[in-house]
Amino acid sequence: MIIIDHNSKTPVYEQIKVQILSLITSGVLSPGDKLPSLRTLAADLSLNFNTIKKVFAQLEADGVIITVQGKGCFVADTARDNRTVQDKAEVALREAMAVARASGVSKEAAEAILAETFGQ
Amino acid sequence: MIIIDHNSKTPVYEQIKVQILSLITSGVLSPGDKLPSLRTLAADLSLNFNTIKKVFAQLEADGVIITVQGKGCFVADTARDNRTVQDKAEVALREAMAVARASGVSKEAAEAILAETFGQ
Amino acid sequence: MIIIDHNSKTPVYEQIKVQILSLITSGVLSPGDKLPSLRTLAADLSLNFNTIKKVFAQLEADGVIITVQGKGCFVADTARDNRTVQDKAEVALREAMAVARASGVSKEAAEAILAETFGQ
Amino acid sequence: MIIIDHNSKTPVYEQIKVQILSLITSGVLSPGDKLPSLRTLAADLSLNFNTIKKVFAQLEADGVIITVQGKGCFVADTARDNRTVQDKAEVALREAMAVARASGVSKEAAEAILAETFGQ
DNA sequence: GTGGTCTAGACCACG
DNA sequence: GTGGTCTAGACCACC
Repeated sequence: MIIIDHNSKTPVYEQIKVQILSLITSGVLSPGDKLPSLRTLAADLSLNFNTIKKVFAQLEADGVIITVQGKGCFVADTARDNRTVQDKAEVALREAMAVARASGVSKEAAEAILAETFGQ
Repeated sequence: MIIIDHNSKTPVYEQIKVQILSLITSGVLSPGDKLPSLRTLAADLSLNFNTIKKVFAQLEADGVIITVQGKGCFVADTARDNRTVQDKAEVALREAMAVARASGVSKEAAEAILAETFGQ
Repeated sequence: MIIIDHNSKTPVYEQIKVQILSLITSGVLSPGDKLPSLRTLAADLSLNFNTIKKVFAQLEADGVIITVQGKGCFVADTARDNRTVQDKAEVALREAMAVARASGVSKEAAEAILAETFGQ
Repeated sequence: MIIIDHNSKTPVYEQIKVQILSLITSGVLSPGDKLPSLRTLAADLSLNFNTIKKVFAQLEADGVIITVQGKGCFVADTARDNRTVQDKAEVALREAMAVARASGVSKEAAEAILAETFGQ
């Protein structure tokens, strides 16, 4: 199940991307599984078709899914540990961390947030 | 010294903001210190006056600097450990951390980035 | 309806800010309501896009509105009785009151102005 | 005694003006009293001569003081209840009050501030 | 000299 | 269509 927060600052397509990735890394979606069709998903989330199309295009560019003409989209075999995606997330994390440090956030506070997010 | 990466996706004014915050938290700039004039800084960084103006306006809104007409901009007494700024940075860090986790970044990798950023 | 006095000494963007705040506290605009688009409002008031942009940026910084890329600006859920905004206004009022007193304005005159503004 | 807050947003010349007016309305300075010379005052407050000159020019324009070439500046006979000055202060107060109301400040809060400033 | 406001117009990102 | 960033340049207010 994907939930969209229309008031969030992060773009809708980003929210969807992260949640699909999350479904994959958490094992809800396995390599080879079929994803819902673009139009179905667009309808379910009450979003524009083009927005969903953009998400899937980016996921395919990242090697997370594979689109087969006339059949649908499937989770790629290599999806679960996809370097491209992880690399991007790491770069973003590194930046956020640097900003936090520059803003005076303590190492302890950062560690607390890490522990919160990843569990003990 | 402030360095601008024109190829970065993060807006120029954000880059400057972070670096000024960094100069303050690291002690290079102390409360009461005068910042370079808007036009001088704009010229030094080859940027437009308005871009720098935006940076300083936001820093003032966050309570990090104080600007006085005809005199200049000064580091606020309460600039170091400013809650407003730290809170924003923590929220951003928390989000980046969640995205990283969803993308399959391991806890160990996140810890490594944290150690890199904040030192051992 | 927003009215601009180009002869006033208070900047145009301030005038708009106050009037939008007024529309919200008076209930004309409710939390969740969509504000007119930046460019539309700019055109309606015969002002530049950047001037309106500044207004909305400050309202967002104060937590009064929420802006979402590609969708528009919306009145924040917490917009009514927003402490940040009220605090600023109270500080300004306190200063104006002190100046009035120093200038020889009587307590009675001040009370009359208060009654005028807030109603009996 | 006049005190300048260099960190204040209100211009230096305004601060001086208000404080001189305050000295007059409170009776410390009486009509006919001689004010300190421009240069003395500038030196005492460590301010630029032109800043002080501007203050006195405005006070004279407002009919609060009278400048006599080669002799100095004196408090005008009509200074204590000078309409021009009071009117300006009242207009400013009226504006601040309107802004406060628009920002959601309650009538009670405004009354409290009035009581604080003018005493019970 | 300092900061502050506003205009005009270009180009990018999101839906 | 929406908002977001940046440039270039004018004019005002304060010290």
